[in-house]
Amino acid sequence: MTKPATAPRRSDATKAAILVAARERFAADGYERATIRAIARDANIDPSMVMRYYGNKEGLFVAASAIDLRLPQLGALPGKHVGSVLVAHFLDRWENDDVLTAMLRVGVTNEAGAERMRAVFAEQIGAVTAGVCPVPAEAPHRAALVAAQILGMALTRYVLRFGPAVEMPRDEVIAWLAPTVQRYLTAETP
Amino acid sequence: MTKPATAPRRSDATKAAILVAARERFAADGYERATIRAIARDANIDPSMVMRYYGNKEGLFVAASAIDLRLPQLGALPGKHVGSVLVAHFLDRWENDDVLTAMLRVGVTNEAGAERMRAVFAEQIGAVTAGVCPVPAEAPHRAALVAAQILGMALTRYVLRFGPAVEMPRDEVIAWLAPTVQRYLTAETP
DNA sequence: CTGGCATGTCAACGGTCGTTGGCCTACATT
DNA sequence: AATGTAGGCCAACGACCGTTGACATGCCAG
Repeated sequence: MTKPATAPRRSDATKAAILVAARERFAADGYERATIRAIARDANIDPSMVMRYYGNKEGLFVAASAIDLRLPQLGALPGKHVGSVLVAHFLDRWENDDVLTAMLRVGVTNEAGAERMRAVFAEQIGAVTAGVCPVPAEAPHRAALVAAQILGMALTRYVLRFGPAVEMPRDEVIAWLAPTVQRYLTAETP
Repeated sequence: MTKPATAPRRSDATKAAILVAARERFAADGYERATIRAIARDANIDPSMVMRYYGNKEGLFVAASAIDLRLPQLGALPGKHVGSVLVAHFLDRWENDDVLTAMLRVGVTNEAGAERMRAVFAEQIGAVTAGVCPVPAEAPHRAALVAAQILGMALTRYVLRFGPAVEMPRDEVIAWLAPTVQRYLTAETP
């Protein structure tokens, strides 16, 4: 039962190499400046291969930006530590997954990227907030506040690279942001 | 003494029109997709005029993105309201000045834009934090935290346009963010 | 009136991009 | 071994970009 339904094709490695290169380029350069030619060069293949396997540039971006935030199930955790767990989790994800930076860089100047980002955050963060915030109807609301704080730190630390935000040790970032996220999730509406 | 040293030239109106169009385009499209041709079309002139007056595209961006956050002097204000005053001020600025959105959109995919943004926030927010945070040496530190929260909200509300972040009334945004900013500015280090 | 400078238009250059179609090669099946 | 097909390369197209230089027009000083 572990065997795939279809035999692995020889081109699978090429497709995967294209995706890896695409993620790096989108993360580093954003949508416009990440050219198909550069991505193909990184993957050591011809640009026309990208078209064959992904149709066009937007199809490539869609394929390269499948995102799973891998948010933990917070329901069973001690309610008071939700903030720090979430912040720590996002720092890890951001430092180990080019896709998140790519999504952020692309979403800012590309409507399709922005739409993808809205969907990811609404679904995945929304699902978490729905489980922990006092009034379930406010979940999207709370999710937006959390997203603003998390994305703001990702922006300053990993994209814009403000000196102080980059140099701040991981523990310190968590110590400062955790109470904020905690409050956005669980506090009574002010 | 109110007269300028040089007589106003007839081209001043054109130069200004170019800047207005450039700010709108950079704010709406980011650096790459904001083409000189489109900016010139908006300003009802020939693209070569842009080159004549601003040298090249980067020169145009530099001229179009002179930023003054107009941060109030907080020293004389009641220390406890600093957070809400700052948040309210930034919401106003962001809703009434294309340059801020332009800076954000450009800074994410353009190194020169990022550098400009780092300078603006370090100088202007840093100056404010230096006046109100308990340990002056921590001012850049605190400024980075404030910037992360403010930029995160600007990103979700004005650029990515997350539904809940857009629909949240202004007062509510202030009520939620003010305590956060207040804490980043004045709390003891956690 | 006339010359010179500021203002603006027009056409084109070289370059890069996304994208396409034809051609070659190597493997798997028969 | 023959052959069909998937995988891959190459050259080119048309579009658009930033940028340039030649040329027309208006304005003002002499």
